[in-house]
Amino acid sequence: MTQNNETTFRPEARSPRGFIDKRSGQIAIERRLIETVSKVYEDFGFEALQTPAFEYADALGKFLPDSDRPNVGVFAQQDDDDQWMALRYDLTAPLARFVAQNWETLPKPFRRYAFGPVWRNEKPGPGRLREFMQCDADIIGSDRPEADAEMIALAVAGYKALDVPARIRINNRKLLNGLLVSLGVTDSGQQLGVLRAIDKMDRFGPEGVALLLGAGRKDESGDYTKGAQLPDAAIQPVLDFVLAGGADTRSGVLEKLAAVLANSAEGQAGLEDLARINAAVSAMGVSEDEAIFDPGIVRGLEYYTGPVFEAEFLRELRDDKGNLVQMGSVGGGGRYDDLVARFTGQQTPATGFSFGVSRLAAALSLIDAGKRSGARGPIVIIAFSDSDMGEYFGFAAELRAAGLPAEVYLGRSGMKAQMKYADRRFSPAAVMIGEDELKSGTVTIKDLDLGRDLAMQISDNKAWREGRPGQVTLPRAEAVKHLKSIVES
RNA sequence: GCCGCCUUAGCUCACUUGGUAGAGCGCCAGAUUGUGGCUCUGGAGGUAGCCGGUUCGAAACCUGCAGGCGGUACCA
Repeated sequence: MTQNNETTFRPEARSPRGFIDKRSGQIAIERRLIETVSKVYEDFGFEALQTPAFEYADALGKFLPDSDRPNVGVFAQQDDDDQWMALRYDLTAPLARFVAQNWETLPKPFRRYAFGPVWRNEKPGPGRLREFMQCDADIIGSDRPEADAEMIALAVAGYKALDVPARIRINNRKLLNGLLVSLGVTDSGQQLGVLRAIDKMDRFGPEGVALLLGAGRKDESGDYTKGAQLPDAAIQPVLDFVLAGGADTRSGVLEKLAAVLANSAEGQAGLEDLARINAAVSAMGVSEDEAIFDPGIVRGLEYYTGPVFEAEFLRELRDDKGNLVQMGSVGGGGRYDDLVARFTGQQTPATGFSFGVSRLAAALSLIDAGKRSGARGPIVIIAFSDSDMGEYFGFAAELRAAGLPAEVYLGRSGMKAQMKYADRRFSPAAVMIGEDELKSGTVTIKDLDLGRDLAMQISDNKAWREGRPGQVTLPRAEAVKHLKSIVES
């Protein structure tokens, strides 16, 4: 065998970029997020729906099956009948497909929530993966602004239930459209450019955005971004509008914007939506701190048609090196009245909100980085001798029957390594049933948590070992009860 | 996609004009015949990202590729 070393293929053990392994701590956080948010969704009357990971590519939207590069943006492959199918990139497109397919039989308006992984084939970065988790709620078939208001109240309730400090920023596409029309910007390409420029306010500030609205901007890497080519006279009004949010109340912002949009019908309609959203949201008990109007929020271009929402994480985050982490939004949504029409030809009003579960989990684990997460190991039963394995398994079964997670050590190492193993699993206790215990009908139980605490006060190894911190030997009949008290403490 | 920087042990990083590699942490074992922490001792672990070139000789210099990081574009 040693001869073949040169010819034996050894793959490098690595995961594809943008895909990560999650261990118990991370999984526990995500699970808690999903369960909590799902409960809130159900409280608001949303029913659960699961759709498959794959959809036919044409159902997903702009990525057409006959496109030259079917894998741009999505992960696509050809089925054995040559049809292109692709992994879903969000939960909304599959919902639109489902609704179009089952419209006749659905209760309308249709409210559903869904959670699961989605995949995007694009450049990964910090806080930006190619496989991540979303948890969405949507209402299909209601054009009332109150439906949007409910999505906002839902988001607020969700973050509250999670105990995550967050604030929802709300805008309306109609406002921006109205402003642009009143400024004489009617070319759709130019409008798009303006929206993109506005979207970068938090990164580049007013000066950078002004450049992008006008001729263009050159960044530190030397890359040049062409601007929206707005005339100078139009740039300032756009900036003023975008910055009108400020630290005002919701109705205060609306008043401010009313003056600017006085001569735009679409703008007025947008303000009316927001006024009704404000009334409904206030009735549901959403405070001025929890949800604010911010004319600078843009989000998915060519997708949202009315109100849009974005959830910002309100706490400063630092990585393990102490650097400030740019979190981006931890959730968002809005109204998308054109999505179902792609399938049916019928305009179908729709609005929704999506929790960015993976991002939230990442944020929370940064906060909790110092302390150990909740993933405890099982009670570990030390394996002394091959001939007594039956005793160990018998006791493990007893513990499991009492509702205590337990396992028998299955390696072949000695006692010391076994204790180390239990420590590393973050186990609450180790159980010893050796010759002595068997002879006397007892069980020795070591409280590992107590030992962890005591270890800080003991510097002498002899004292540490002989003191046997947290360790007791008691009759077997009392063992389960004692272990239960350790686990529950 | 575009621009820049980077790639040496599991991790974080050294090796001051090219002479074929080290530390800390971690891991394993012993001191401690049945006991996790601390301390001490010992050990394992590297084709220096990959391919090619320059050279008597390359981890170091040069091409290319791949991967990572940062910025930028796109982002349903």
